[in-house]
Amino acid sequence: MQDAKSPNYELTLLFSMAFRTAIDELHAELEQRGFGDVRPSHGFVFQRLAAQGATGIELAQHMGITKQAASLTVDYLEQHGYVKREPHPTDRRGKLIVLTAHGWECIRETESIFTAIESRWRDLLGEETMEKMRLDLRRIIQSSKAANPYSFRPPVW
Amino acid sequence: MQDAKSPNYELTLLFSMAFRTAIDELHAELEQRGFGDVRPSHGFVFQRLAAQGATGIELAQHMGITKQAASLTVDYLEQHGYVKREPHPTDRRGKLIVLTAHGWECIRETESIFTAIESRWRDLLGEETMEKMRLDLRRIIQSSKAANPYSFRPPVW
DNA sequence: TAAATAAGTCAATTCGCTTGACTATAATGA
DNA sequence: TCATTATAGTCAAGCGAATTGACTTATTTA
Repeated sequence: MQDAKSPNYELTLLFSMAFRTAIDELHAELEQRGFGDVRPSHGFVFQRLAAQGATGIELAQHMGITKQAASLTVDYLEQHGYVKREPHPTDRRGKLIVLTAHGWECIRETESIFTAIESRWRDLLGEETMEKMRLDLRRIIQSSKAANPYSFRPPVW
Repeated sequence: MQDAKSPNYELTLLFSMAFRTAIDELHAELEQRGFGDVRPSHGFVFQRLAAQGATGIELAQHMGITKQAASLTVDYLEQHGYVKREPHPTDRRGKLIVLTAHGWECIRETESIFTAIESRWRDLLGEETMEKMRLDLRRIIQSSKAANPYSFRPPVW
């Protein structure tokens, strides 16, 4: 083993901690603003729905889970008023899942909270450092041997 | 919504992706080296056990789960030969969970794989950038409003 | 030394997800 | 054209990793 303060995998841990720090703060704030019933993955769903909605299968692919699991998530979000299922405009097998007004509110709050978080980081590190970190992180991710290098996949544990 | 290429939460996503990239590569490599039966969280267990072992409750606290859940994890790792339960030297209620030789091997392989990953990043970005990123990330994490700022907690999703 | 606390296990349950089977609709091709 | 194949979604059963609650045994405290 190496020095406990700086083992060779510290950077990897720091990535996870930084992510979790931001997500924890986001959801603590969301709860205070009346959105205590959304999980981190739901934000990822909303992001996909924002543009023009999505079918269940598109959502499942986006989330990296089965269509059945995605459907359960949609059930939950529908029951909590964040999304609704509409008949698909061109495919009568399918349904189009779209955000409700409440869903849009949640997105706007999320945007505002993330803006606050990143602007705090910006105050701390400076604009230049933030931008460089963004680029460096992209390079790290792209350098991975993994099949699909620059698509978001949820954290594993 | 903002520009899809650079929304204000991109950095947060990048943290998660970088973490996942490294963890995926670690476990792909571990599998090739005969450690296909360990999950990401197990590495976090090993890290805690390495110093001097731990009791079930200490492990549970480290992992952020209940002692019952931790006990199940220990069952699994014991059955797969990574750890063993010994009578606690001073407390006859407790047991001391310690790494076996196989567990130590897994730690050494993990160290070696992380060293390779981070050295690849170092080739990509340079030593100076890596060190700055490390420090900047620590500052970001420490700046968090969360209760326990600089302790690792597993990713949420 | 009785009462409160702590370590660990057993049992039942929950939660988020999976696989498998199915219906309804759509696309394909001899 | 219409039989075949593929696709969207749902229902049902089950699984894995966690939870809560109840309990035994040992330790600490008042």
